[in-house]
Amino acid sequence: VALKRPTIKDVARQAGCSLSTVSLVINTSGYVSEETRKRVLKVVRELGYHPTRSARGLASRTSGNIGFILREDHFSQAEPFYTKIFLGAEFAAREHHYYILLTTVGNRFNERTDTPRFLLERNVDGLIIAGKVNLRLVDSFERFGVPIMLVDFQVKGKRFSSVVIDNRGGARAAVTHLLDLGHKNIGFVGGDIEHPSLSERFEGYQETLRDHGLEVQQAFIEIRERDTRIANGAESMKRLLAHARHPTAVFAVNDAMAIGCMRQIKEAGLRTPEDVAVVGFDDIEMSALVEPRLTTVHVHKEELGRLGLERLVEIIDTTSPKILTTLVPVELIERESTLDRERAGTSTASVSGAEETVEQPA
Amino acid sequence: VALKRPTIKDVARQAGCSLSTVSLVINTSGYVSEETRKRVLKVVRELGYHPTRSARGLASRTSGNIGFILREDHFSQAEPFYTKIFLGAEFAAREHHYYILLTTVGNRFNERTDTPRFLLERNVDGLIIAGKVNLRLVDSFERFGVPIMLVDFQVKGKRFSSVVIDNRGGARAAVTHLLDLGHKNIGFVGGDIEHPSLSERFEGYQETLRDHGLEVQQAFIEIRERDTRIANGAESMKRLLAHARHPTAVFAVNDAMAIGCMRQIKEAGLRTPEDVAVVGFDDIEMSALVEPRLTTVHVHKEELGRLGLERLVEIIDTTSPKILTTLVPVELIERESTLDRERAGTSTASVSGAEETVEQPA
DNA sequence: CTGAAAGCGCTAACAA
DNA sequence: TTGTTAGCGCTTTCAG
Repeated sequence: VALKRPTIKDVARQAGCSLSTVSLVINTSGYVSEETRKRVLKVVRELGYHPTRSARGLASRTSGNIGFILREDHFSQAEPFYTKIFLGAEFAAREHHYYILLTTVGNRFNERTDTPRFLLERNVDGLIIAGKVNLRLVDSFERFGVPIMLVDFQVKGKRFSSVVIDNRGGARAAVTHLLDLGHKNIGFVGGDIEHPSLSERFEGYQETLRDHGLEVQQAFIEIRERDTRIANGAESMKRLLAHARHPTAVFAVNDAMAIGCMRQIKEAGLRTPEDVAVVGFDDIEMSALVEPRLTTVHVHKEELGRLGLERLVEIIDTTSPKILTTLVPVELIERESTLDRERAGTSTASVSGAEETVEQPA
Repeated sequence: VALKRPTIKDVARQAGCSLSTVSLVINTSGYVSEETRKRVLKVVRELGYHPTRSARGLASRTSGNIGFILREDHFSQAEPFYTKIFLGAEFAAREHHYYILLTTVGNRFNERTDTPRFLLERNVDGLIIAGKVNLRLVDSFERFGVPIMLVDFQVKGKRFSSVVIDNRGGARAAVTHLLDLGHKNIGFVGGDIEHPSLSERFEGYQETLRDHGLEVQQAFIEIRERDTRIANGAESMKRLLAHARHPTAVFAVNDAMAIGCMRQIKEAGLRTPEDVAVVGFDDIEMSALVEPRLTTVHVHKEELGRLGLERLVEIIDTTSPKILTTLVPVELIERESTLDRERAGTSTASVSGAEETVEQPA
C-alpha cells in the first residue's frame, strides 16, 4: 500500500509558512515575496507534492474538467474526423490543466435519461459539443449554466460561441482553382444540404461563380441527396452526366461524394481530370489513396479541437459573456483529380485565410 | 447565474432526518428503514438533488474516475479499433457510475514529463491501458498503487490483470476452416511477431497444423516484416509466390496483411480463392468492402473495452489481489476469400469459445 | 506580503 | 436503525 502522500500542510510546515501562503504559491495568484515563493517551491519539489484534485474542487467549486459531447455514430465512424478533433482538444486540455470527460450521446435525446451525469454532479466547468447534435440536447444542457462551446457545429438564433471550419473560404478556393484551370462549366454535387456547414460550401460555390461573372446553372447542381456518402455522390454524378451538356469540372461538398463522382465518371467511360475534373472537401485519409488522388480542401481537425478548448477556457477564466465565432482556415490541396500529372507533381497548397475570431453580430 | 443547488443538508432538513441518513440512502450502504429510505428518496427527487462529485471525492478519498491510457498513434489511426474499445469502456463506465479520463501517450515515455496528471493528483481510482505501450510506462504507473487493467495487451513476468483477444482460438478457427476446405498447404503471413497477440496467432497456426498431422513448413511462412500493413502483406506474399511450390491458402496475422496478400495474388495473375485462399484476423471495416470480401476472425472490440472496465471496477470494489486474465471470444466470418460464391452466400460464423476468466498461474 | 479561520459538501466512524 | 461529530485537503476572505 502506498505511503501517505504529503499534503499542503506538510509543505507549509517544512517551508515554515502558513497553508494559505503555499496555496497562493501553487496557484500563482496573489502576492508572495520572491523569497518565500522559492522556498515553498523547493519544498514542493522535495516532497513531490501535488494538490489533490477533489480537495481543490470542493474548496474552489471548480472541477478542473471539461465535458466533451460527441454523437456516438460520429465518433465510431471509420474516418477519424472527430477522433482527431478530440485529440486536439485533449492536447490543449493538458496544457491548460484540464481533464476531458468524453461522453457520447445517441441521435435521439431523452432529457431525463440522457443528461450526462457530469452536468448533474457539477463535475465540469465547461462543455464542448462537437458536430451536429440534436437541438433539444443543446437547449437542455444550456440550463446548467455551464459555458458551452460548439465545434464544427452552429445553432442559428440561439447564440453559442463556436469554432467552425472556414467552409465558405474553402469552397471559394476550390472553385477558384477550377476557374484558374480554365473551366467555365463547373458543377456542384452536395447532399444533406440543411447542414449549416454544407450549405455554406454551396453558397461559397455560387458566390464565386457570380463574382467571376458566371451564371449559376441549375442543370449543373445536384443537391437532392440526403446523405453525403460515396454512393450518393455516384448517383448525383450519374444524373449530371445524363444531360446532353454536362460540366467539365465538379466541386463536391465533401470527399466522400467526390470519390463517388470519380467512380461514376470512370463508370461512364470518362476520365478524371481530362473529361471531368473533381474537387472535394475535408481531405479524409482515403483521398490521398484513391486513383487519381483527389484534389480537396484540407481541414485541420486537431486545430478545431484545440481552438475549441482554448476558447472555452478563456470563457471560463474570464466569465466573458461575449459570443465568439472562430473560423479555422482551410487549405486547398492540389492533386491529380484536377491537374495533369506534370502539374500535380508541383502542386501547391493555398490557405484560405488567417484564423479569425469574430464577435457574433446581434 | 444558476441558483444555488440543493445540498445534502437541504435534503436532510426536508426529510426530517440527519445528514448521515441521507448519505446512507444515496450510497445504498448500511441499514436504513424502508420508510425513511422512501421519504429521503422522495425529497431527493423533489429537490432534484445530486451529490457533488468533488465533495464525495474528498470525503471518501475516491475520485470516481478511471484513467484510460492509449498510444496516440493507436487512437488516431483510420481503423477505429481502439476507438471502439474506448467506446465499450465508456458505456460500461456510465453504467457503473465512473467517468473516464482519456489521455494519450507518445511512443517514447519520459517519466518526469509524461506522467499523466491524474495519477499525480490522485484523480483516478483505476487505470486501463489499452494496446501495446512502452514497458517503462507500465512500471512507472504501477508505483502509484492504483489498480491497473491491461486491454489487448499483456506483460510477461510482470503480472497484471488483462482482457485479451482469444488469439490462439481465432487462429485455430481460421486454420481449421482452411483445412476443412481441403487445403493441405497452408501458409502464414505475419509481421511484428514480437507482439504477444500476434505471436499467439502464429502459435495457433502451428499447433493446428500439427494437431492435424501436418508438418509446419518454413517455406510457407513469412514473418520477417516489422509492420503488419497492407504493403508488408503484399511483399510477404510476393516472396511466398516466388517459390516453385507455393501454398494454396494463406492465414494472415491480420486483415491489413491479408488484403495485401490478395492484392499481390491478383498482381501475379492468380485468383482468390481459386488459386490461393486467404483468411485474415480482426475484421476491420475494410474487410467487408474489398473484392473478394475477406474471410476473417471477427474481434468484438467494444466487448474488450466493456470487460476491461468491468473487471477493473471489480478489483477496485473488492480490492481483490487476484491477477486475472479474461479471454474474449472471437468469431470466424466466412466470406468470399475462402469460399466459392455459392457457399459464401450461406456463410456461417463460428465462435471460438465462451468468455473465460482464468487466474494467472504463479 | 502573510497568517488565521471558516468553510466547501460529503463520508465514516462511533454513539445512541 | 439513526444521529453526532470529526474531518477529507484545499481555497478564500479578512485581518494584521
